[in-house]
Amino acid sequence: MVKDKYEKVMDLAKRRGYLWSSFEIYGGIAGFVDYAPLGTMLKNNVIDTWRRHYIVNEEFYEIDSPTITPHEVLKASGHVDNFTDPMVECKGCLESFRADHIIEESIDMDTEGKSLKELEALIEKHNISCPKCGGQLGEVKRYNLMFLTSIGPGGKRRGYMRPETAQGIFIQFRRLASFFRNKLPFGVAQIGKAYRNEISPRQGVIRLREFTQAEGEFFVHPKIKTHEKFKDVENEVLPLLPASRQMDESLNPDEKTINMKIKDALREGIISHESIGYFLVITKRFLMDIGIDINKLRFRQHLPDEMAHYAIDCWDAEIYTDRFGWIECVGIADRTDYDLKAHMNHSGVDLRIFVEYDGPKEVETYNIELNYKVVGRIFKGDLKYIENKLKNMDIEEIEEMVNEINKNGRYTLKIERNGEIKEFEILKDHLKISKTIKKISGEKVLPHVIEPSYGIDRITYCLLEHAYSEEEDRVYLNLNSKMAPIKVGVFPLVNKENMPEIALEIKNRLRSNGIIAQYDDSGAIGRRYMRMDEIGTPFCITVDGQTLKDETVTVRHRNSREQIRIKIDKVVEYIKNRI
RNA sequence: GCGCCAGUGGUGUAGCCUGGUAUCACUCUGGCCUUCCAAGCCAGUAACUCGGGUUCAAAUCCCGACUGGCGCACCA
Repeated sequence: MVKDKYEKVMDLAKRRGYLWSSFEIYGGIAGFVDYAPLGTMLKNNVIDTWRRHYIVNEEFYEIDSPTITPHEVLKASGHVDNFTDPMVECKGCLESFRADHIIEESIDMDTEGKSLKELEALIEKHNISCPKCGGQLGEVKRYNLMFLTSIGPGGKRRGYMRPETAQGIFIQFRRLASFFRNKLPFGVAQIGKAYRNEISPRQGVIRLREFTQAEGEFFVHPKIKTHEKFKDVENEVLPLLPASRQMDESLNPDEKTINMKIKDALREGIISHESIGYFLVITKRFLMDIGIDINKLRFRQHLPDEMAHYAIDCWDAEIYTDRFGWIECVGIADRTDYDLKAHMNHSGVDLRIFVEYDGPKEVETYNIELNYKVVGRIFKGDLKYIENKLKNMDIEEIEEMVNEINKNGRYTLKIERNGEIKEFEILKDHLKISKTIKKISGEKVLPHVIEPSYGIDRITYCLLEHAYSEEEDRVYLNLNSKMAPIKVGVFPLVNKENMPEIALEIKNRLRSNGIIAQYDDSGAIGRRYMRMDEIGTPFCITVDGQTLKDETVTVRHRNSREQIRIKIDKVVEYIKNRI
C-alpha cells in the first residue's frame, strides 16, 4: 500500500515526538491531540513568531481570559442560538439531516430564525419526507457545538467552554478602550484554547474539538477603515481568489486565483478597505516567515452566502495539503460592530468611544428634561434604562417622539435588554422637550473590528507537511532554523580519545547560550545524522580526530549535507548568527 | 450521527478461514567495534485496542464499544 503524505507526516510526527493522540492508553478520543515534546517546541516557535508580528511589529497588546464562559456572554454573542444546528433523523433509515436544509430544498422557503417547533410544523404541513429513503422524519432537535459545563456547586450557573477567544476581548472592551486612552484604532490579541464539540471530527489535527487560536481584534472607527501603514505594504503581491472569480464559471478552477498587488485589489473594489488588505499582507508575511510554501498559499474570499452572520467581508488564508487540498488556516473578517453592539444591548453598558471632532460644532438639538417626580414612581428600577435610551436617541428619533406625543399624547419607547424588547409608555407630562443649540466637540461611536484569526494547529501541521522531504536514502524535515525544535546535534565521531568529553562540553556551551542542542554518541555517525535530519535539526557538529590537534569541529548542514570546519570557540557565534 | 472496511511490540508484518505457550525484519537500550552519512557482532526491552459471550482453552469464533480510513451528513 502506498502511503500518502499525510500518513507519512503523521507517522513521523508520532514516532519522533511531534504529535500523539490523546488519552491513547484508554483508547483515545477523536478530536483531541497531544503535542509531544518536539511538537510543543515547534508550536511554541510558531506562536513566538506570531507574537513578533502582532505584538512587537503591529503593536497589538495581548490579554488572557478564561476559557470557561458564562451563559449570558454567549447568549449575547449569538453563539447559544446560532452555534447550533437543527437536526432531524429519519425514522426509517436513521439518516440525520439538517432540518432547515431539507425544508429549504423542498419548499423553497427561508427558514432563518424559525424555532424547532416551527420547523417541525413545516415538515408535517408540507409532508416532507426523508430525501434518501422517503421515510417519515422524527423530531427536530438541536445539536449545540459548544461544550456545556456548570459553574459552582449545584450546577445552577450554566457555562460553556469558549468557542472562540475573541469574546474575551469584546467583553473587556471598556477596560481595553481606556487602557488605550480611548484612541482608535487599537489592536488586542489573545492566544489560547477554544472548543467546539464537532459532530464527527476526522482528519487528525485538521479538525479538533480543542484547538489553539491566535486572534487579533483591530478596533477601528466605523467610518475610517484605512490603515496608517497601508502605504508600506501596498505593492505586496498576494494570490487572491475573490468571490467574483470563484463564481465565474468560464474560468478553470486553477485559473481562478490571481496574483495582484494589494493596492490594485483595493482600487478594483475586490477588498473592501485598507485594513482588510493590510492584514492579508501581514498574514502572508507571517506564514512565509515560519516557512509555509508560498506556492501553496492563497487568500479566498467568502461567498456572500457562506459569510458568517456578523461579517461583511471575509477572507481565508488557505494552505494546500496533499490529502485534504486547500484548508482554511486563517480567517480575516470585518466583523463590524456586531459583537460590541450585542454586548452593549445585553449588558446595558455603553461600549462606545467618544471621538473628538477636529473642532467644536454647533448643532441644533433637543434638550430632554425628565419630570422625575412623576416618572420615578412609574418606572422605578427601569428608569435608568429609559434615561440612557433617551440620552442616546438621535435627532430623527427625538423628532418622531415629539410628533407622536403632540399628536396622541403618548409615545411607546422600545428598549432592548437581554435580548428582549420592553415597551414603556411615555406621556406628555413625563418630560419636557425643548430645542436648543448645542456646542459639541465630538460624538460617541461604536467601533468596528477587523479580525485576523489563526488556527495554530492547522498551521503547525501544514508547516510539518511542507517541510517533509524525501531523498533516495533519507527523510528530512526542511524546517527553517527559527522553527526547528532542536537547533544543533553534537556528536563525537567515535567514542574514544576524549572526543565524547569535548562534544559534551560543546553541547553544554551551546545550551548555556540559550541554544537547544542535543548530544548523541550511540551507533554510527551516519545514523545520528539521519535521526537529526528526520526531526529537522538544521546543524550537526562533530568532534573528530582533527579536533584533538587543532580545536576545530565540523558543522554539517541538514539540507545540503555539506560540512565546513570551524574553531570550537566560534561554534556558539556561528550557530547564533544562523537561527 | 449512518453505512462499509480495518485494528498484533515504537514501525511494518506472520499467525485468524481450520481455537492450544505469537513469526520475522527494522527501530530502540546496553556493550563491543567503528575516524563522517541508517555498516557489523553480542545481549536486552517491547505487542494481540477495550469490554462481554461461546469454549477445558480465544489474537483466532460471536456481540458491543473505542479508534482509524473511506462514502454520506455536518463543519455558525
